[in-house]
Amino acid sequence: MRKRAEDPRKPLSLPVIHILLALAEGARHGYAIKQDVEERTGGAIRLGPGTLYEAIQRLLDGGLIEEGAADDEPANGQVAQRRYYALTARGWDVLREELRRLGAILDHARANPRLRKGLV
Amino acid sequence: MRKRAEDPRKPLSLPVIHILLALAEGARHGYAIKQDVEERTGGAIRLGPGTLYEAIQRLLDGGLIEEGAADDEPANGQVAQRRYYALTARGWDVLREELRRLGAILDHARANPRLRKGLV
DNA sequence: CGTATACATATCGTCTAACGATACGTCATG
DNA sequence: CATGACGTATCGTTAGACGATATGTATACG
Repeated sequence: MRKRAEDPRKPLSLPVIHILLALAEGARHGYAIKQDVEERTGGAIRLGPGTLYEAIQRLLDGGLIEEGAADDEPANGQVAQRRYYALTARGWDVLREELRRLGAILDHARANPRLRKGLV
Repeated sequence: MRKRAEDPRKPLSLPVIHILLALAEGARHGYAIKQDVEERTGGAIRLGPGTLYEAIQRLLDGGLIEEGAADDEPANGQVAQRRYYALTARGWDVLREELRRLGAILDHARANPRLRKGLV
């Protein structure tokens, strides 16, 4: 009993959350995820190829995402050897669960006067 | 130029955020932080001694926390060999910055109808 | 009194994942 | 035809998470 495909209870890492969040907007290929995340975070999160594709592989193994067709499939024959990914039902669930966790952190932080000052 | 004490731009890990969050409520010693985090997260985040004390050491090195006296110093002579920690000014800033980042993630997620459903 | 248990800190070894470098390939531009 | 953006993949290094283990103190219990 060495391999445990995925323990749903274990919180996701920040890079993974961002990848999932990008895919929550629609099916995307790796490079598009990278651009999406960098743009959205204003460059704060910068996904290198290692982080990106290794994370994608792990997410595939864990059944949180799956390879498939693009949402906005261009009539283009073959632009390049792109691989499109989309969230699975499980992926949606896990992402929502993770966001709920982050929400709880923020709620807790906002209950602290010393922290609220800087937090809208 | 190998050692960079701390790059303020680099996002913190979840365990570290939780530790900082516990200290945002007042000075605490390691074991109290552990209990605090476990209780607050309903057991979802469980800090083992390795994670905990190694993170504390890194935070000390980075100047985000400092060793000091307890808030609620008991009149007790010496309960045990406890080490109390508190956030530094820099620690408060970094934590607020980090929470702002998490807030941005949540705002973005809430803009997605498919994600809003599960997120209050 | 002795021992079990909760409290408290510290270190070590292992393993996962982040990260940057590198590589390979396609496509458009000049 | 070379340069650079696009796109995927793998490798080596390193940081950090994690559990096991060690050590010690205070306290409850029989």
